[in-house]
Formats: sequence, structure tokens, C-alpha cells
Amino acid sequence: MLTETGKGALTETPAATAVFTAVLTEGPLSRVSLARQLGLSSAAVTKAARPLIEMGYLQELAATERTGPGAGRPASPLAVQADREFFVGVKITGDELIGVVCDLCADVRTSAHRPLTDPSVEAVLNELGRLVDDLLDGPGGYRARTRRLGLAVSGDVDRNTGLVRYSPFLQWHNVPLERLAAEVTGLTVTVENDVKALTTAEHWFGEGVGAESFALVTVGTGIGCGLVVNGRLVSGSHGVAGEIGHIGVDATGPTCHCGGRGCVEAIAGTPAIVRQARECSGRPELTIDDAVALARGGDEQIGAIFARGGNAIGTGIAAVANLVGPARIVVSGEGLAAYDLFETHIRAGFERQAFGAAVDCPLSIRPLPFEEWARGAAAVSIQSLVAP
Amino acid sequence: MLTETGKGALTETPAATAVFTAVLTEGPLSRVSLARQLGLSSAAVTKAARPLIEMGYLQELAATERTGPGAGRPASPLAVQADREFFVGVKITGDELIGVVCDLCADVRTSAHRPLTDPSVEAVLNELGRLVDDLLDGPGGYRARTRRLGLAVSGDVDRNTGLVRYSPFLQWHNVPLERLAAEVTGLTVTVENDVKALTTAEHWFGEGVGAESFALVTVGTGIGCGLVVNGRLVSGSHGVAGEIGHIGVDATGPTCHCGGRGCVEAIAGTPAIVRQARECSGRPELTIDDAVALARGGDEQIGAIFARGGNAIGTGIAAVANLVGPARIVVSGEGLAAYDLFETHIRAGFERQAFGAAVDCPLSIRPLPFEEWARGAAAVSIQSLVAP
DNA sequence: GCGTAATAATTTCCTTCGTCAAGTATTGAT
DNA sequence: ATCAATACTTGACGAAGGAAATTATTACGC
Repeated sequence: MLTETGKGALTETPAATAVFTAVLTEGPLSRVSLARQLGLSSAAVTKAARPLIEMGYLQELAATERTGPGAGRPASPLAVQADREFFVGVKITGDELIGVVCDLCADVRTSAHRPLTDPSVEAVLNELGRLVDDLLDGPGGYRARTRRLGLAVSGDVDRNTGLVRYSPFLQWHNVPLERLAAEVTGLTVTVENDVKALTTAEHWFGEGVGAESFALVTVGTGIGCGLVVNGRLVSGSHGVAGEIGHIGVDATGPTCHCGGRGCVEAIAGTPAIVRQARECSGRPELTIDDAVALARGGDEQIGAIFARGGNAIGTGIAAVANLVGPARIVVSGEGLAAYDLFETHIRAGFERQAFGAAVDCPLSIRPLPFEEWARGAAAVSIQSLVAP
Repeated sequence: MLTETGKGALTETPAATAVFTAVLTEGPLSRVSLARQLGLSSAAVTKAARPLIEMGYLQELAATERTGPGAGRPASPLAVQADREFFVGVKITGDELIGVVCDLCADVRTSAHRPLTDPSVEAVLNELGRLVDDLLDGPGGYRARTRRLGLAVSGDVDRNTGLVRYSPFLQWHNVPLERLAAEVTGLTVTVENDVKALTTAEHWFGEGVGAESFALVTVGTGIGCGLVVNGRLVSGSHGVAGEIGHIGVDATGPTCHCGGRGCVEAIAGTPAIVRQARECSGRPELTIDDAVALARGGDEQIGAIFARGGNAIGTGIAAVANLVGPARIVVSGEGLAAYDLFETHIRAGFERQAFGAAVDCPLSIRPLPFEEWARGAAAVSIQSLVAP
């Protein structure tokens, strides 16, 4: 049976939270280096780490090879016991549930998905219950060591209350998803916006580790952006943040469904690409896959559409870099998006429009498997245990 | 003689800093309401406030009229003793020093300026010494109760080390201004970027009070932006932040001196306005004042230039709102800039391009006297005393 | 006028967290 | 073997903040 301090929180003191977070995100670290990094005495680290080791969340590794002058007692690094606890993460889209089980280090252990024919709340909860059962009761025997579930939903989500205020794809309004999912699954549930979840995962377990500020851009039907500034996720006072897709980058560009002009999304979003490709090819039934195939096959007109889109995205990313100056930026395509067609143009647009030293901001452009979204949900769940 | 705890810091504990900051920024507050607001016990507030009262930084006001049901001991609000200490703030431009003396509440008590014929470091320090002497030894007798000086400089400034890495208008490279100014004036010096200083002033003492996130946009020769997110000033990992002027908002717009295309500054900055006005009027000697006069006089072509500029600025501001979602945005013209010609177009551009609920973000558009920049420097100096 | 309820502020006592300083553990170098 | 260097642990101590009781000051009902 799982037990820990008090009512669900893993750590009781800020120092213990800091110690566990640092070990979790920055790999094995000795007590002394933790103390240096966190500005604590080594005694404080020893005291904070002890209960975490006793509870099985941390373990002491064997001393590694020496560094520095060579004399002195070798450090015994602290590492996270990844098997100590498991977390379910589920991404809810309009037509599918994608679920994963992750360990404490956010490594995916198993995954599954279920198609969704009906995006009503009841149907989704129903499928969610089965998906969680499949994941936890299948091989691996995760059930006994799993208490938490993270859910990622696109739209306006209040993580604190677990309320989905509005989700356009699901057509949900004010759904108390945290409570409902907890009733269905019996797990402790955390609900977060999908892009924020992905950003959190990248910040704690991916390329954003150690960065004081960090941005993640997702390219697909919509174009979104998660932002970490001064070590904290940006939420936006009016419920709006990271809407890089609706930055206006072309005063003479097309009108966007949002009412704006020349929005990045109206130029580079999947529907915009399809619309332009249909217009220019004269084939009204053409799909995004067709457009990608044509561009890869050397069609210059279709290629120019992707080029223009990539440039718009790069300009939007440069706006992020110019405004908040993140230490690094990760650009990920939703699912199997044609990120390779965009990449050079994104970089070109970014480099042209980034001001001064902002061009030094490293840009990672890479595809994003659908499971990553679910892993993001699991990462949020891990975070809710470690730093509530 | 001024005395306080330890080595220059006003408060010793985080709680005392929080109490003093709250009283400073949010006006008189009773101990109980402070406790509620800060999440402390009222006992803790009493203990934190006592030494601040003893040192003369806080004072207890007479009980005010009752609120609520009516029964109970009336609260005795704590207020800042504005006269307790004074601060000098100086804005350094390429051709002038503007200085003010502020009290602890950042109210300007007196001001002065000195023309600058030579922007070399020696000449500036020389004039700075005289300006400070003029301010402190003139009527008011501020010298005895003044220990700190804030300096605002445009360009790349490291507030922590007090180093001016690069200032384009002054042509300074790696000037240790904090140390040099301290030697000249005998005061404790803080150096900050001018836009950040202004943002800090507005965040602590102006319209940004109480806002978790907040943006200030300055319009003039350059177009800049100071950003507060999650209660903290944004600095940018690569030394770049708030460069709203170099967001690309028009893919077919003019090329900017930064190498970008359709930058806000290349459309709406004072030099860009002048250039366009000259081209369209055919008068190569035309100044910004002429352009403003023509536009105000009804010249439709010149008016359209301002309209386009205002729209570009509004689009840039919408990018800020869409990305970080500040609780409010203040737009200020540098000096006497023609903000009235811009205002409606800034609002129009913003409202068109702001996504969803971001349009609810209140926009204040107002002129900015040059002294405000110096007051910003003083505000940073106050901050360095209160929350180092 | 006088108790009583209500709210504000203070005081006293106590817990807790983290530091300091001293001590233990484990290594390489001489 | 001894010593220097580094890592970690232990226990005493101090400071910060909380809980609860106490004091202060008001309005209101009688």
C-alpha cells in the first residue's frame, strides 16, 4: 500500500519539495551538490532526503567515479526510484482517447487508445474508465502502485478546480471533469490544457529542464504555444496565453476565423494549407496528405504554400523570442504533421525576425508522436504529487 | 542619521518585506487585512511591522470609518512614512540628464535637468555629480535623508552588477556605471534599463499595482515593452525581452534596420513616420512636428501614415496580449509624442487582432512626461531598498 | 449607563525549519 | 600509517511564524 505524509502530498516542507524536484528533473545528484544548487546547507538536504528515501521515492546510488582533485569521500548520488509509483495520462481529443502509464520519471511504460464515436461527457467518461482499466489491469500490474490520473484537454481549462470551462473540439461547457473522472476511476485526477501539459512535460522531463524560461510551439490544425517564464508556467489573466496562432504577421494576409488579419494560423494551420492547396491546384477534394505528397514530389506552387506557412510560423516564434526571451524553444508538429516541409522556412523566418541576441535562442524542430500528449498529462499528474 | 538592519537592507525576513511592499504599493492597510492578503497570521504581521514602525518607515494612521456590520474595534491602518527617506532618480539620454527626487512613495518632490554636450562616460559622470548636488542641496534639504540613486539607461543593462553592457544612443560598451556613479555621488546606486525601470514604477506605484501580470509599451523613436509575468519582471535569457518594436506584423512591409521585415518600429517609429511623411509630401526637410501638425490639420495622406502606424502598434500589443495575457497594458508616448493621433488606431488594431477574451485586457493610452523616466529610476532605487 | 457581541491587535508559548559546528566516513597521496 | 580532502550525519541552537488566550475598542440593545 502506498503511504506518504498527510493528505496526498509527497513532501511537507519547501526544502523537501525542492530536493525531490531537483533530483527528478536533473538526474542523480549528491546531497552536497543539491545543497549548493538549492542554496541550502548539506544538513538540510540530508534531513529532507531521509523521509523520501524511507518512503521509497529516492534511492542512494553507488558512488561513481571520482571527479576533481581525487581525494575525499566519494559522493553517493540520490536518484528517483522510478518504479515507486505509476501515473496514468490521457489525452482527450474529439475522436480518440490516448492513454499511457508512466513511471515516476515520466518514462512511458505502456500505452493504449480507444476511438471515440460520441464526444459527449458521458461517453467520454465511459470510455475513459475502460481505458484506465485496460492500462492498469493489463500486463505490468500497475494498478497497485497507481493512484493518480492526468487528463489533457484542449481549450480553456482551470487546473486548480479541474473544470473544463470550454473545449471547442469536444463542445464542452463548464464540465467538472476532475470530479467526474475521479468518480469513474477512483484515482486522484488533475486536468490541464493539452499544450500546457506538454509544456510542463518538456520543462520537467525534456529539453526545457534547467531553463528559467522556455517555450513550446505546436503546429497542426491550430498553432499553440506553452510558455514558461521565470520558472513558472504562464497562464494569462483573462484565460488567454500562448495564442501564437493569432499573432498577426501579415497585414495584407487572409482574414482568420477569429476576426484577425494575417494570423499565423490563417496562413500555416492545416486547414489554411489545405484551402490554399485546393485553390491553387483546382482540386476541391484535396487533403493535407495530398498537399504534403505534392510538395514532397516537387510541386513548386504547393511548396510555396508550405514555405509561406513556415515563414509565418517563424515570424510568430520570433515574436515570442523578442518578447519574453526564452532560453530555448521547441517546435513540435501535432501527430505526423509535415514538419520537414516547414523546418527550413521556420528557421529562415525566425532568423530574419529575431532581434539582436534573440537569434541565439536554440530552436528544436521535431515531430511529436501522439502519445507525447498523453505523456504530458501524466507529467502534470506527477507534478501534482511532487509540487501541489 | 539613517539606520536600519544589517548592510543596507530595510527588512530582514521575507514576511517583513512582504508587509512593507504591500503597504507601499497598496496604500494604508490594517494588520488584519495584511495578514489575510499575505497568508500570514495577524501575530506575524504585528511582529513584522513593529521594527518598521520603530525605524520610522511605517506609521499607524488614526482609525477610519467603520465598514461591515459595525461592531468591533476599528482597524488602525499602517501607512508608509513618505518623508522617511528620499531617492534620486536620473534618466540618462544622449543629450540630457533628467533628475528627480522622490519620497518613499515615489512621489516626485523636485526635479532638474542638465543638457549633455558630450555623451562620454567622464562627461556624463561629471554632469551627474552636479545634477545630484543641485537636487539634494537645493531647497527641501533632501541630502540628509537620501542615500540611494537610481539610474535609467536605454540599452543592455545588468541590474545585478550595475554594468551597462551596451547602450546604442550613448555608444557605451561595458561601463561599470554602478561603481562609477557611486564614487562620484557617494550614494548607493542601482542601474536599470529605462523601459524596465518605467515598468517597475508602474507596477509598484502606478496602474500595474496589484496585477499579477502587466505590460507597458513605450512609443517614440523606438518602440519598447516592459513585461511583468507572475509578479516578476521578465528579463530574457539572451538579454533580449520586450522587443515589441521588432515583431513582424506586415510580411510585405518595409525592411527594418534590424534586418527584419515589417517590424512595428519600421512602420510606426518616429523615424519611419518622418520618412514616410517626407516621401508622400515631397518635402525632404519635414520634421515629426510638421507631420503631426499636418495630420492634425486634416492632411489625409499624412493621417493615413499615422493610422497605419497605430494599427501596427495595436497588432504588436495584441501579440503581447495573446502570448502572455497581461491583466492590463499601459501605452505611453515618449516625451510629447503624438499619441492622440495613434490612439484610435492602436485600439482598432488591438481589438482586431486580440484573440478571444484577450480583448478584455484594459488598455490605457496616455502621454508620458519625460520626468516619468527619471521617476522610474527612483522607483527602482526604492525597490532596491525594500526588496533587494 | 452597562453588559454583550464583534472585530482588531498583542502577548505568550510552542513547533518547526534550517543553520552551525562538531564529528564520522571514505577516499587518494605521501 | 598518517594526513588531507571531500561527503555526509548528528545534535544543539536560533529565528520565524502559528495557535490560542488576552487586551483593546467599538456598536448595539436594554
